[in-house]
Amino acid sequence: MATIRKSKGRQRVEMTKMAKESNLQVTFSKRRSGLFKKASELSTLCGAETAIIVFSPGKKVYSFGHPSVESIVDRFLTRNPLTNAGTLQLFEAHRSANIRELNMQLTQVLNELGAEKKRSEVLEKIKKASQTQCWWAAPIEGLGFEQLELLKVSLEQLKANVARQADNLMFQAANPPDFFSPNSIGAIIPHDAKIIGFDPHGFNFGYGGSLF
Amino acid sequence: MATIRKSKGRQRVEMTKMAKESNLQVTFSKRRSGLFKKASELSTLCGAETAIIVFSPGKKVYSFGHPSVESIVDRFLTRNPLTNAGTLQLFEAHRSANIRELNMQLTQVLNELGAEKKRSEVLEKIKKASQTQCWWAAPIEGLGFEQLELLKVSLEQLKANVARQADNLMFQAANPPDFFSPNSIGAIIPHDAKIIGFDPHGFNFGYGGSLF
DNA sequence: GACACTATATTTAGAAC
DNA sequence: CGTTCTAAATATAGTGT
Repeated sequence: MATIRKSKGRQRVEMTKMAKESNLQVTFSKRRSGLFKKASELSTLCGAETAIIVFSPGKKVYSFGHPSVESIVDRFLTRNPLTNAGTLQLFEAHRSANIRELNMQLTQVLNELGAEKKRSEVLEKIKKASQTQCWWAAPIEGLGFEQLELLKVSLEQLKANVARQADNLMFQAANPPDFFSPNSIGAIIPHDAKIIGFDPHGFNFGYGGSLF
Repeated sequence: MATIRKSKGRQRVEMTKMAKESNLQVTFSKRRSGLFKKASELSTLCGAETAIIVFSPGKKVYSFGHPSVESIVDRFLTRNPLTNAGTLQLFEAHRSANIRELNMQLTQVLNELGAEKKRSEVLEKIKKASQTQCWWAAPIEGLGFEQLELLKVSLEQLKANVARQADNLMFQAANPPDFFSPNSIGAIIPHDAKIIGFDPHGFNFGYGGSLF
């Protein structure tokens, strides 16, 4: 048998900055998601509150937070007597509060968006499959193996997505790259400025239905 | 020799809050250090900047940061290091229009998101039904491909909308008003660069002794 | 360029120190 | 609390789709 060694398996890697940019990118992506998963598990298993902020070498920002990055960061900063004094400091503090508020909302919204986007991708796959053939209208025996596989994968992804969200709406997913750039622009809110369209009740957004 | 079972080895654990306090505590300790190690590796391997803040169930705080928690958090909260009160006024004045715009867009996105939420509830029900029956034989059909298509289109619009907003804001970020030069970014750091307990390993284990 | 796979490298649950 | 040990569970490097 010409045994084809499909994989050399996981290889040990030097703990120094990776040379190849291509490898670095994929490794960054993999490890980042692994890191967030670990954080998520730490939170659920131990009831800890965890926040992670990562700036990629490309300066994109990714974050994870349970229950939210903002609340944890806020608490962290509060516990740290920042060396400061003066009116400017007070002003900055007030401004920071606004920034945090906006950031929190943006974070929430964009996390929701990310989830919806993923869901739409799943739907896209289903749709694609259905375009090829109306498998869903035909008896299961008529399904090609390929379609069954696709269906299975789609269902698994859908299930995973829904489960993750329904499980705990507070859990943060990675922010889409670039998403925080806007903050630096719009984050400064004049005192009279208000975020419009939000639910006065507080945490939930004001688009009528509940998040879940 | 009867039974000297040295170890049952690692056991699978339910992903829910651990019941036994004793186990929870040791697990927290182990996983926290594992998490920090992962973060450290991500930083060195990929040249990323990473910050982690963890509050134990006992409210003690632990943190990791490379190069420092503070610098990363600061960058997360407000990307553009604001300078002095004088420019702040002008800055805010010129930005208020953008803020209004941002708020409008945010509101719109939220509304669309809300609509998607409701639609996704339908999918949720379908998924649920699938757990017990051959959903592919009827429910999907009942929902109608038309609805799926509608959902897809809506999501695409939403996505485009957000992308447009991001692009718009990024453009503004890259092309600030003339009185606010781009290279002001990074010019002045709001607060001192105090680094909290950054040790050779890049770990900072909170401010106190005991965990709980 | 995001995912799937497979062989290893790591992590860590459980128990004892 | 942090460490150590063992064995099983995960994570993931390299590769292919």
